[in-house]
Amino acid sequence: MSLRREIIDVSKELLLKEGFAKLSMRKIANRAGVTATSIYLYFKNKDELLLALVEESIERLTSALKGAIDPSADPVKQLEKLTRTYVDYALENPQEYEIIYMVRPEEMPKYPREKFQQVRDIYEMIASIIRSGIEKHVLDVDDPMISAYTIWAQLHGVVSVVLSKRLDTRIPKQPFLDHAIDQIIHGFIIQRTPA
Amino acid sequence: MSLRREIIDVSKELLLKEGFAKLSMRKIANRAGVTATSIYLYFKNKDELLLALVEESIERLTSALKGAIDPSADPVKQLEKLTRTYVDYALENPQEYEIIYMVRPEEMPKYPREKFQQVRDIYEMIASIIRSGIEKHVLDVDDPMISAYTIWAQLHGVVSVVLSKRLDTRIPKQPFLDHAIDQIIHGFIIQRTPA
Amino acid sequence: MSLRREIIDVSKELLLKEGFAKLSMRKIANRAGVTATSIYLYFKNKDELLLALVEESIERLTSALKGAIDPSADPVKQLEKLTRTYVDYALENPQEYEIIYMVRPEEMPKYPREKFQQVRDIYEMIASIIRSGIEKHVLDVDDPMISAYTIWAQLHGVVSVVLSKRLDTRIPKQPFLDHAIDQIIHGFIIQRTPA
Amino acid sequence: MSLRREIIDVSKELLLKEGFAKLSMRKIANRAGVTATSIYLYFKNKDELLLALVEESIERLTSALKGAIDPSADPVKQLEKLTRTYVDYALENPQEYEIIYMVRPEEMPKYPREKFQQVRDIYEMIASIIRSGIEKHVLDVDDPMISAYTIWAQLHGVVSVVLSKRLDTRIPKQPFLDHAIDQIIHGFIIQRTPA
DNA sequence: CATGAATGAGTTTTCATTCAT
DNA sequence: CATGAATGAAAACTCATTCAT
Repeated sequence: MSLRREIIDVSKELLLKEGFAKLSMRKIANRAGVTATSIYLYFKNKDELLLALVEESIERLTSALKGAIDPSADPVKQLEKLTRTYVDYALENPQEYEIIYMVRPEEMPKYPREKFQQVRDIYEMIASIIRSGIEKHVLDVDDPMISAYTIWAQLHGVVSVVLSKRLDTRIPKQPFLDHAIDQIIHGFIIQRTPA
Repeated sequence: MSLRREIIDVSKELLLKEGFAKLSMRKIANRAGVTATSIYLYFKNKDELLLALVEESIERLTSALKGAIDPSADPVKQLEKLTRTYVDYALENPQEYEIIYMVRPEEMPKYPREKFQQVRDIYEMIASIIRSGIEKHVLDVDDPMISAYTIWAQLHGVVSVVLSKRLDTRIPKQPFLDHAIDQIIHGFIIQRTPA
Repeated sequence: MSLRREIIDVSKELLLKEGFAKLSMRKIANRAGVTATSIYLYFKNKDELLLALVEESIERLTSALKGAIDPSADPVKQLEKLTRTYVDYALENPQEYEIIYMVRPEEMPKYPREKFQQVRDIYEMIASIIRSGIEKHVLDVDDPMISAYTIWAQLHGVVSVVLSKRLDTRIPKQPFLDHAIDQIIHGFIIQRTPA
Repeated sequence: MSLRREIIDVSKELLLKEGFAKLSMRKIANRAGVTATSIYLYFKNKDELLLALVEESIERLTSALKGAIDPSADPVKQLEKLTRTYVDYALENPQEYEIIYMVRPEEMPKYPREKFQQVRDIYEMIASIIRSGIEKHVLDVDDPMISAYTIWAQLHGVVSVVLSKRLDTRIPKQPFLDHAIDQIIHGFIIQRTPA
């Protein structure tokens, strides 16, 4: 495996395990079995490395979602599938998912704003499914973009509550997730389905 | 104003503006017009200061919510009111709200676990409204706790997407919020209202 | 008890338990139940406090020794008694004894050199016993001062090895002490006794 | 010279001159002409540096002593030689000698206990000479270990009194040393020589 | 007699980064 | 492609001390 890959993987691992504050170039280097200096052969500086992490994580999430869509299927089924995939991917790849939101724009003022908005692809996918549902008259929505954004925001809320380990211990994870997804997606569909 | 207050306020301000990683005792002290040493007269160490911030922020959010509840009102109205208050408070006091979730348990292993779970009060409030709705036969829900938790998670998702400045610039904030709240609360109510 | 007394006692205790490096005004104050500021009402600064500790400790050791001497007794018996008392006192009051040697002149350049030489009293006592032994023709010594100094140095070596906890665990303390004292004092007497 | 060497040497120098309490990483670095950070390239932290100092000092003393022993020689002569060497080495290398005893176990709780007991080698050497004297019937001793330990403790007393600059100015150093060594070693030998 | 509030200088340590090789 | 040596800046924290009360 290339050293660049190794550095990225190790960084993600450390970022998730010890948090943003404790992620240091030296620790990454140690874990990767190289000198800290070597990181600079592949990344201009720490910010660029972080940017690469975020970019890759967003990219992986979106491609996981893209792979889950079958454009020929029923839009409602597509939405269900996409939602499930979103939650499953996030919970199966917590390091990838958390990294996307861990690095806040405020802390990285040098970052090109657009990089942070690659997330757009995600709700664009939701939006286009909704639009195709409208076309096929199985959905009735005023503003597909706002609806898509809403669904995404709700999904993010549910997922992040679980990942942040703030899930109340008295509440069983799986039933909560099932219930929440049902609430989000069917709540949306039922309401928006033409009578 | 007492120096203790000043330190807390300045810290919240800096925490929101520059993020967790760049919050340093010296910067806080400078901004408060005192020596870094003086902070230690009021807080044992940085962790205790951060803990104080989180505690106060949680406390303020919950008391804002408590103040918004009228137990004699219709449970459905209560839910609507609480939801609105939640979102309004979060958007009007972004520093208070973000601080609650900014400090991750992983990064603060010394924090008493319970402190992080004071957030429970929030969805306990939602749950008890739901329970009273069940008693009054205006709501029909299997598990009030899971339902409350779901509503809270969705609210958090919506709010945090706005606050994290990841809101797509093409999407107007207020309509999005209206739509999202409507989706969350009415989606829940309609579905759960006895026929 | 006066606060001055309390401060001195607490300081000695801390000095022995945690060592010179960790002795701080605040810790002393805490342990004494007062503010650090209060110490300055009784001692000009930390150096003066340390000086007071050393002075008092030397004073107590010398007066313990003085109390053990019976000038009318046989000089040899006096030497035996004095030696025993020295070792016993040091082992029974380790904090007092160690403090005398813990504060090195190099670390306290401001100290009046003479303060450190109050220890002289100790071997002056030994010397005068030796001198009376010479007068009474029970001892035969070239230079009573050098002999006294030698005895004192040897005693200090034995005592400090025990107190510094560097005594080999395989060696039983009491037999070692008995043997050492015997070696020092009888070795001296036998050799120096006129034939 | 390597920087590691330089750091150790400078540290010993400063430790002896200003004492344990005033030894700081920055001062060491300044004196060595580097940044404080550089010290951490060679020593994990301050404790490890101090440990290295103690270790090296013990090692040098013991090897000086080992070099002075001629196993084929008469045990009594060996003892005389060893004693002389001990005192000479200590007085010629005061920084090396003092460092061995300057760091108290209490102040360095993290130190491996064994490190402090490398000093054992010293009196083991004395003990084995005594044992060979017993075998050759030129010495008669109950417990060679206790005897060795006693001799060592006395030597340490004499040396440390001189090095601590508490030697009375009225007492000439060399005569005192000669007298003390004579007292220690011949006092022992005469008493313990079979009739 | 004692304190509470504050400070300035200092401590050890960690970090991102550079540069010559 | 990779390193070893080094640095300057900054971090959290501690300390002795002062001063007004």
